[in-house]
Amino acid sequence: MTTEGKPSPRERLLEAAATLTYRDGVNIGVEALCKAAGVSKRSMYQLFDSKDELLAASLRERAAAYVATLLPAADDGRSPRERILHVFAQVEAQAGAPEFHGCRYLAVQIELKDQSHPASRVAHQIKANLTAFFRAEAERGGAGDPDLLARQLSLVFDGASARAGIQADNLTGLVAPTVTTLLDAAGVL
Amino acid sequence: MTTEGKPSPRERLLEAAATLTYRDGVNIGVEALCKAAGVSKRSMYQLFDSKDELLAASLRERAAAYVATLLPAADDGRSPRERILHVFAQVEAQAGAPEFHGCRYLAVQIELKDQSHPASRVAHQIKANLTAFFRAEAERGGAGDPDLLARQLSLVFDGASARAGIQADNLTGLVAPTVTTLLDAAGVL
DNA sequence: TCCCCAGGAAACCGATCGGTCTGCATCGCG
DNA sequence: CGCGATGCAGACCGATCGGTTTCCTGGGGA
Repeated sequence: MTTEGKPSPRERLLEAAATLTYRDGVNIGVEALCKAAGVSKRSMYQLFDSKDELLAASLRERAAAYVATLLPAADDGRSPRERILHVFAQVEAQAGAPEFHGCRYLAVQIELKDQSHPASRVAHQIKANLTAFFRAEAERGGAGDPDLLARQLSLVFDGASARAGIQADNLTGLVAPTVTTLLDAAGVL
Repeated sequence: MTTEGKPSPRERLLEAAATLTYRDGVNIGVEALCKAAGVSKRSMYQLFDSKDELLAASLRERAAAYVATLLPAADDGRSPRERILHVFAQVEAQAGAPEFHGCRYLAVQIELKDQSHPASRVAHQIKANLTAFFRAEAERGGAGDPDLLARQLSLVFDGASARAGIQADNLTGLVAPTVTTLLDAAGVL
């Protein structure tokens, strides 16, 4: 959709920041980011106020694509139950990829500790959006306690991606039964 | 129990490493660790081969105390269901503490990325031990699929402590119902 | 009293951090 | 052709990293 003859320096920086901080952590050096993006430090500091802001922008501008891969289409005609299960099927699929290291938004918050860090705020918001999606579907699906179910699903989401990320579990045959159990208990058809 | 007239330099280093890396992350400097422990760098490098080994030893030697606070006594006469719920009650209690920042073993693995790092190996083992405890209790409790239930409980454990650690959720009224639902579905009385 | 040495303080090492700045090559445009 | 804007390469800054080494003090044994 977006006309992309060739990515701008800004886009290349955002892409490099997303890739390298995900693979190596937020302590990756500015020099490495710029080299990977093919952009000089001079240009980077004209486009962004600081490394922190670059990281925050990187997370923020990937959010749309992230939810697009994770969430079902806004109105795909499927039931809330199916739409919720779709999200977890995506997680399980992503976890199978060789370069999967868990949810990047969770990782950033854990690595930064400081929740007032701009990137941490962005990550926090994205997590809140996912919980809101779950809550909306829970309500539509007639859950007895939509708030509770949404929090449970978020908990499973983060637990699953974290454990897959640290290779404590490969999620096979784990996520779907767990989510199904919670949906059943909540009365979501 | 342990005779502790005054902690040895080694013990002070392990304690400082545990405290500071938990609060500030694994990238805390060696100098800060030594200053907090009241030990010179010279002595530290006589006691430990490297900062990485200090960190690994810190996690390893805290493991016993950690499981002691988390798990019920080996043979307390309670049912498997109660013993499992005890673990999660402990998590919820810890999450209420002001200085709680999530499970340190999960955090270390996420921060280090490299799963071959000595500290990451220690953390991995401790997580495996917790899953083994869940599996043993699941078997004792007559779970239909003890392996599945153990993985589900580990998933909830990590999800809950991670989300509490990043302040995405305060766990109130969340963990107990979730675990209860999973135990019920698995047929654990 | 003298000696010895364990161990703390801190200098030092090369590398790297986030961030700034200079130098130069390349470009569009009149 | 000349000119100014752009932007990469990389030197440079002070601070800090993990790790090593030097210096010196204080206390215990002969």
